[in-house]
Amino acid sequence: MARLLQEIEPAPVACCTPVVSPDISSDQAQTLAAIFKALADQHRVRIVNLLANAPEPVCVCDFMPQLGLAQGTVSFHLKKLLAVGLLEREQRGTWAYYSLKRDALNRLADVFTMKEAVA
Amino acid sequence: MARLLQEIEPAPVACCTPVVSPDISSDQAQTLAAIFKALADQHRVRIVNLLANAPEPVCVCDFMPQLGLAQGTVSFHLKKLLAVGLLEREQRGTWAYYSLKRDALNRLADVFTMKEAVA
DNA sequence: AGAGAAGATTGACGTTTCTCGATCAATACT
DNA sequence: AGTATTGATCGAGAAACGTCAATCTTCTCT
Repeated sequence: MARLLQEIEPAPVACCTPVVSPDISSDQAQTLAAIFKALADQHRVRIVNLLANAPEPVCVCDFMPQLGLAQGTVSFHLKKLLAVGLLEREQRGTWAYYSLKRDALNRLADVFTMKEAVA
Repeated sequence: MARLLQEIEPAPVACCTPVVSPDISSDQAQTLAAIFKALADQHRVRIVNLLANAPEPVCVCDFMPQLGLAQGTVSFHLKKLLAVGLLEREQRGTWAYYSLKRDALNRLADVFTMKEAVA
């Protein structure tokens, strides 16, 4: 379980050493904290939720009315989620579409899963 | 607790891919964000990790050397985790012992659990 | 009652975060 | 070329956060 952190890219990617794995290092704690920090805002939680329910990538212009935030602020939040590898960005002409990285989310669920044996 | 991820539903497609309707409310988003906020710090992640591996409740005095923080700061962090229901506090004489609320962690894991729909 | 010890709380200070309006870069359409 | 339009970035101000030293508060033991 603790090896999940080692196999990630040099770039920040969502995932993770389980919070329940034995003796995580300061670095690992920091990586995990960074991911939680990205989720530690009500607007970003809603973004993730909206994307989770969306069958396809969502355009930035759709987030603004949903969240009631200025365009620059929406970009700010999307960037935070992107930075930790929770989201994916795709450019289509003038528009930017964002989608959830489902596997990152799944690995995040494992972070909280308690296991007795680590084989 | 609010379920973050729901089953994927087909949504009408317009100019910019409208977002689906079954969102979580602002209140629910705020509640979730508060929990993530409690975990959005490397020291608090380590506290949870240490508690997850401890067979018994842990004394405050044990956290200080582990985290390398002043006593007041440790209390500050423990209070944050306590406030969102992740920890439990038990007074034993002069000492205060903290332990993890395992069920709270398990429910947190469910927040990320994806019910995959057939695309 | 008085002395000690553990831990919670307070006050102060520097850092980070969120927000908006404004600007900039890139793409699309006349 | 010229003009919109989308979205990223910048600058600034307000609020929230993390930290420590100092100060309670509570409990224990003489």
